[in-house]
Amino acid sequence: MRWSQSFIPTLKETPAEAEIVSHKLLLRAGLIRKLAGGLYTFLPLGLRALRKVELIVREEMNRTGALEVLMPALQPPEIWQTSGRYEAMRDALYKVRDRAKKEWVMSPTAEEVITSVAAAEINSYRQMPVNFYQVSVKFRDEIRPRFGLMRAKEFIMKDAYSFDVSDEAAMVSYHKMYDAYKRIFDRCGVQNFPVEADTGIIGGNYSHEFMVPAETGENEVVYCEACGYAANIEKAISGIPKTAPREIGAAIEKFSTPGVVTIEALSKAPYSVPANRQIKTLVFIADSKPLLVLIRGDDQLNETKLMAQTGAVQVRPADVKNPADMVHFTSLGAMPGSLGAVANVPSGWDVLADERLQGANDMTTGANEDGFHFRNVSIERDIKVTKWCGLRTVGAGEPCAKCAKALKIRRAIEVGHVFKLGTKYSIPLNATFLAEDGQRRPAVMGCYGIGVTRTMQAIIEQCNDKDGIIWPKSVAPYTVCITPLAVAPESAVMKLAEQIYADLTERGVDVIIDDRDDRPGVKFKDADLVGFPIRVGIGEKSLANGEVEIKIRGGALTPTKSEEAVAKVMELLKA
RNA sequence: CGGAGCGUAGCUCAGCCUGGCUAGAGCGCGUGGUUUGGGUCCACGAAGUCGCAGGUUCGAAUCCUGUCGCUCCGACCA
Repeated sequence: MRWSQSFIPTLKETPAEAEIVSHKLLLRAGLIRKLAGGLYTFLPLGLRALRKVELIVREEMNRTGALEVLMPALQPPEIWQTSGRYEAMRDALYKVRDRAKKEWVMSPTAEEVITSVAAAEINSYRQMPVNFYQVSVKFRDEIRPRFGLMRAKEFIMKDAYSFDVSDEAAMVSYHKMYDAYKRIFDRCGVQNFPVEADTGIIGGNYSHEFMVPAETGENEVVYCEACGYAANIEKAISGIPKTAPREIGAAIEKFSTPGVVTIEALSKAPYSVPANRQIKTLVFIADSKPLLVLIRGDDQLNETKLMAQTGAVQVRPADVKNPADMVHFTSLGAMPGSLGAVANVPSGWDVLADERLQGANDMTTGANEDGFHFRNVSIERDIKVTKWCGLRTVGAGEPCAKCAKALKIRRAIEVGHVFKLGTKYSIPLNATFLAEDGQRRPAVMGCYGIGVTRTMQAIIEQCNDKDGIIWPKSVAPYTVCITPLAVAPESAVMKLAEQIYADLTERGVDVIIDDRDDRPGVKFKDADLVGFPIRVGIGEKSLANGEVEIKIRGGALTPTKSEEAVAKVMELLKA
């Protein structure tokens, strides 16, 4: 490609809309342009990089034996109702109506569609295992699109769906995908690592996310350098000890705490109850049903864990500003700050308590009477706990549950997610098959997503310096940029540049020649900004010595004999 | 949806508080010249319904109301 024939609108200044470095560089390097919030046009260079990522994804998916298909982006809402996700996805689903006023759903993912295909077409165990995948535009009605391609209303995703005859077979399919994902992200040239993950509304019981470490990532990952344990903070556990029991026996006692409505206030004189001897009591609404959540005073609730435990489609904290929620506080008898689960818990309310409180006594908690607390509370004796579960958020420095070394926390970008689904979709959508033993069974499914556009941005987020992008060779829009500093067709510099351009092109290299009649500084800056992995600089000065300059982006500049230039470039590309 | 901020030339922004003459700068763009190894320099030039609608006023980019869009924080979230 000739630079002058392409369309590469680089920007000197950063558009005000961009916040994070990858978003800035996507715009500045002329890769994308915004149409509206969360909607972007891929310009030629951006599209080339995107296609490179897609190519890697396709190659690795095909290598596992997965079969590429293409499913409709417009889907009937009925199948979403059948799976139960029409409600679960709620407002995240884009819905449109046709002229007959019939509603359609714009696909954010395709479990329902592929399961419908399987229901119709997979009848025998002989047809499995099978894994279908597609690379397509997905739609999600994001409340707040942000960070460019990172969280958009419309994005490109690779989604794959495996069908197996049994749980064990499904695990084999799962691990095939897990391994393929590792290869895909490695080939993309980014640091990445899998973590244990919550399954969210996709469902299933076993899941990993593939993370690219980045300070600007929207996920927090808990990990152990000693044993390799890693999990999303929404799922992570630690080996932190349970609350130490003290001498038993002291009778529960109500005491007056006028105006004290925070853990903090109760921990100070004259009460001086340390936060770790307090029980925090929270009211949540799970699918319109109120429940109490108990967490130790110095711990933080993780709402994703709570959601997973309740199995509800929607879980939210009760809000004193919401009149509909006030009835719940009224029935408890107190407002937040004086709540507890010892007395006056309405019948029918579930009480979910964090495991760290198990066995705790000598605790203090609200009395469900404004201005009063109970002390000497023994959880097992004084509170009727419906369910003990892990609800607290793990903190940095806590001991690893597996090896007891200190856990660390870092931020990361989720680029891939693999799920073992089980029969969550195959049962309602009736994807059953006749097994070898003559029994009809539901197929056991898995699903596997890669955010392709997000991966592209994650690569930029990780691979850049003050001058611009530093593309890994595997995904660069062009791997080599030839920069002649004189462009008159008859000049020795341009003739050599054209020769090298032709030679590299012939060898199948993605090469761009900067044939613009611009000053050297402009060309160098642009080449650095766009981030081509290898730049071949050809100017009169070096050519006087019979040399060209080969520069690795972000690395050293190597003078090279002009006749060896092509061979040297080929060698660097292989490295 | 709650909180905050911003919409003035393709981009980055000034002007607005305290209304007033022809609405400005830098970058970019066009023409000519100059320069030629890290975003040359000079001259000339094109380019703006001041987001939109309504109101106040003799007069609105500026004040008021509404509305739309964008950004950030929160909630939300394969």
